[in-house]
Amino acid sequence: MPDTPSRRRGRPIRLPRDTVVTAATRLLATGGAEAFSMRRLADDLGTSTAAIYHHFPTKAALFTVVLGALADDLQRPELPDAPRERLIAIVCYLIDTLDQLPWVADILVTGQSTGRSAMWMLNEFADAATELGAGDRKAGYMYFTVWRFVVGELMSRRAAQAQRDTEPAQPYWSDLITTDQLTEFPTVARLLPQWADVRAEFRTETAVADVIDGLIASIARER
Amino acid sequence: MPDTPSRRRGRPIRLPRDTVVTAATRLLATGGAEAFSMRRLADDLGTSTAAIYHHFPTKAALFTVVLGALADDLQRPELPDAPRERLIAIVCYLIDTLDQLPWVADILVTGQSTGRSAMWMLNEFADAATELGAGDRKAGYMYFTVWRFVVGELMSRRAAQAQRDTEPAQPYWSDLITTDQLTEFPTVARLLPQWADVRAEFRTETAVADVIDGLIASIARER
DNA sequence: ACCTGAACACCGTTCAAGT
DNA sequence: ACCTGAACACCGTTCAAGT
Repeated sequence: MPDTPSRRRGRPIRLPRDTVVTAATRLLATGGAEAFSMRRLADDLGTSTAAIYHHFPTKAALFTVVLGALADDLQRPELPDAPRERLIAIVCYLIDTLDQLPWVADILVTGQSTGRSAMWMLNEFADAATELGAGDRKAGYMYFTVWRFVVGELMSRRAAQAQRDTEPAQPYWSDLITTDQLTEFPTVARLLPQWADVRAEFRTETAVADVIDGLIASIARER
Repeated sequence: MPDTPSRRRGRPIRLPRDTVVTAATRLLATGGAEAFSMRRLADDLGTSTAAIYHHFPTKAALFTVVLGALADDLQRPELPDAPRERLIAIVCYLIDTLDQLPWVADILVTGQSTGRSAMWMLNEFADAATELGAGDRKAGYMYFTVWRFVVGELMSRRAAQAQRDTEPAQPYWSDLITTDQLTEFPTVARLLPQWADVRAEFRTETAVADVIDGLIASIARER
């Protein structure tokens, strides 16, 4: 072990990679993505920004590593035995976990999946899908479909949060509609008064269950 | 009509609001959101950036107006008669339309829905849902659920595009997995070789249909 | 009221130079 | 190899001042 960081010849490394990752994790956790900057991170670390670039080629690359590190120490939850309920539980767990990390939204747009660390989720998902009669390709398709819902749910929550932060004063669009619009679209007119309520009553779990049920039904149709 | 922009007393307005909106629309269309900046827009208009701020309080506000203007001259597509097929068609149309505007993703995160202009979509959607036996609240719930899928689909496409742009050299994570991971997650190991294919074969329409079917099934369950 | 010039307070990233 | 100081090329937004 000649090159272990702790047992190293010569001048010790001033800025170990892990130190950068943990500092970045903390900075993201406390201030969110918009409070994060390479300069602020460098200040926290007491180094120059260029020193960080020695370890990571771009800010996005650093973010990816941070996300991977966080995914590594995620504990696996208890999952139900019934495959349908197991699918629902995995998806809800995924949503809730990613929702704890408000800054992941910015990474999700960039791409770069978390990869290996969250592999057990994919494994559990595919197992449950298989138990329900899905072939390998079908299981993959189901995962892709569900992933789209997950991303959409996270974005919707972020948008709702942002709207609450900006100004609670400015009302939702459903409160701003004039009467001339209502005659053109009668069904919307009927829905409009209830809109805010329905929005508030939206339960993620219910929607996940309905999406999953639609996918399960498509398994039966195919065989 | 004393204050019509064209028939106006005194010095004419140098920078009408509409000019800013059209210029911003063009700049966004050609270069995307990342090429857009208030300075570049001001350059295109031959004005100072501060002049733009005289019309719009923030960049986000300008974007919202641009999106609204684009939504206004959206033509309504031919829709199928059967309510299930109509729902699927509306959702697919919505996805394809928003996908033409690569920069909307940045707005979607910020929040601010387009509002009145796309009202006919909501109206058609709610009508079709009602025909299928959904109550008002159920129709609203269905729209919210479907919207999440739409956002997720748009984000997924953006992410895929970004990955193609960055470097076609860097492979997808499914090509990078080492053998030690495979023993721990046998189902993933089985799926992995097919992963890229399944990803490529993903059909948005199919997924939309399955999600819609799940929601339709939940209508029957409730009554 | 409408607009300009110039600034404020930031960004991500690069690079010659030091040790 | 590892790191610093200083710069490059940008941002969104504000504000005193002009007409």
